[in-house]
Parts: sequence; structure tokens; C-alpha cells
Amino acid sequence: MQRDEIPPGTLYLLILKTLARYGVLHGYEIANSIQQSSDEVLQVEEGSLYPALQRMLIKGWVTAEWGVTAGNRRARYYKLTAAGRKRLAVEVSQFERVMGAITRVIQTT
Amino acid sequence: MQRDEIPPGTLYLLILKTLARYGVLHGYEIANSIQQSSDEVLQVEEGSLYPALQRMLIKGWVTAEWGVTAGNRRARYYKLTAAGRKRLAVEVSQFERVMGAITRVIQTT
DNA sequence: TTATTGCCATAGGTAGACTATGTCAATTGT
DNA sequence: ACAATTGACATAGTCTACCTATGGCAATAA
Repeated sequence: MQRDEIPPGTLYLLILKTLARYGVLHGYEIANSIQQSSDEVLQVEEGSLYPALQRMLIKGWVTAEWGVTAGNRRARYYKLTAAGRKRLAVEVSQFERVMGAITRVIQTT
Repeated sequence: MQRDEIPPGTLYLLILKTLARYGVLHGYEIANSIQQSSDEVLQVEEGSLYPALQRMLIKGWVTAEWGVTAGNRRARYYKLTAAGRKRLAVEVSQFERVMGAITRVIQTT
């Protein structure tokens, strides 16, 4: 099954939502989770994910802490901040608004 | 009512669909039509529209012809090619596939 | 006659996702 | 014991494509 690119602008939304759902995850888990919950359609490349997480740290949407995984490897664990939770709400409503609009355009006969 | 940016990658889809619907339009009409049929949510900036139309000409999705509007002004009229029609089908199915995937991710509790 | 609207166009900025590459440690395979 | 694989993070550089800002020019309106 072929996988698609993440539409620019939606990666924050996907990451924020995933963290809201699971609480605390490291980067690798975030990527896998998005891939799974999208039924393998969305593939988050590492070269997209880690820069995005850095930007989100700077924006104050998440905090990070180094830890150790179940498999005994070091990993950076991310958690939503209050600002991140707020941002998620904004991203969701924007997504719905815009996607609804596009759908209206392409569904009209 | 606030308007939103066009999500990168969807402008071609919107233009192609609009041309498929109305046949022959000039740029200004395309922009206005998208704005209207999206209930004023999507605003296509001229600085986005005309470069996009140029790219679509190069890709062979549309042809252009100079003419005169009802208001007696010169305008460039665009029409879909067969390749453009094919491309529209691709864009629509990609859009549905990816948007469905994102919706699955953000709707899961 | 000046302002506004219709219509096209381009230059330059910017965001953000991609590919390619690298590191380093733990596990698995031989 | 050593090699290969996997897990996990990171960055540099490229590219697409949308934006803002700007400009021109002709037709109509004030």
C-alpha cells in the first residue's frame, strides 16, 4: 500500500493530537502512532518529525525530557503544555473549517 | 468573516475543479468562483493564482487564450485539457485518501 | 479629472516537508 | 567474538508553493 506525504501544515495537528491522546511519548512512538492510526496512509519521515518537534518546543506547545525506553534506549519524551492543548483546538477547528470548504468546492456538480 | 490560507497542494485541485465545472473562465473569475463556492472561506490571492496558472500551463493541464470580458476588458481565458481532466481525478482521490486518514487520526478519542 | 475596479504579472520572502546523511547504543544473528 | 540490524535522535540542504508587496494598464464611476 502506497503512502502519502503529510500535507504541509497538518503535521503539527497530527503530533498534537497524538500527544493529547497518549500523554507522554518519544518521537519514534509519535511517528509510529500516526502511521498506525491513519491505517498506514500517513508516513511521517524522521527528517520531518524531529525538526517539527524542535519548532514545537520553541513555540512552547510541548516540553521534552530525556529518559530510557522499555527497550533500554535513550529517548526524548514529549508532553503537551497548556499552550499546546490550546493550539490543538485551534488546529482542529481550522482543519475542519478549511477542509469543509474544499469539500464544498469539489463536491458541487 | 475571517478567511484562511489555501493549504499547500490544494490550489491545483480547486482550480481544476472550477474549470471542470464552468468550462472556460479567466483568472479573476476562477478566484471569485472558488471564494463563492467555498462560502467565502477560501480566498485565492492573485499572487498565488497567476503563478499557479502559469505552472498549470507548463504542465499541460490547461490552455489559455486572450479574449475580452463582458465588461470590455482584456483577459486570459483558461480551459482544461484532457491531461488536466485526468489530473483532476488524481487530485480528488489523493485529497480524499489523505484527508480521510487525517480525520481518522484526529477523531479517535 | 481623479478614483476605483477589473485583470494580469513578477520579485522576493517564508514555512515546512522532503532526501540524504550521520551518530551511537542495544540487540540479534552467525 | 564480531557483524548486521534496529531503535532513536539530529541536521544540512533542497524544493515546492503560497504569501505580501508592488506595479501596470484600461475601462468605468464620482
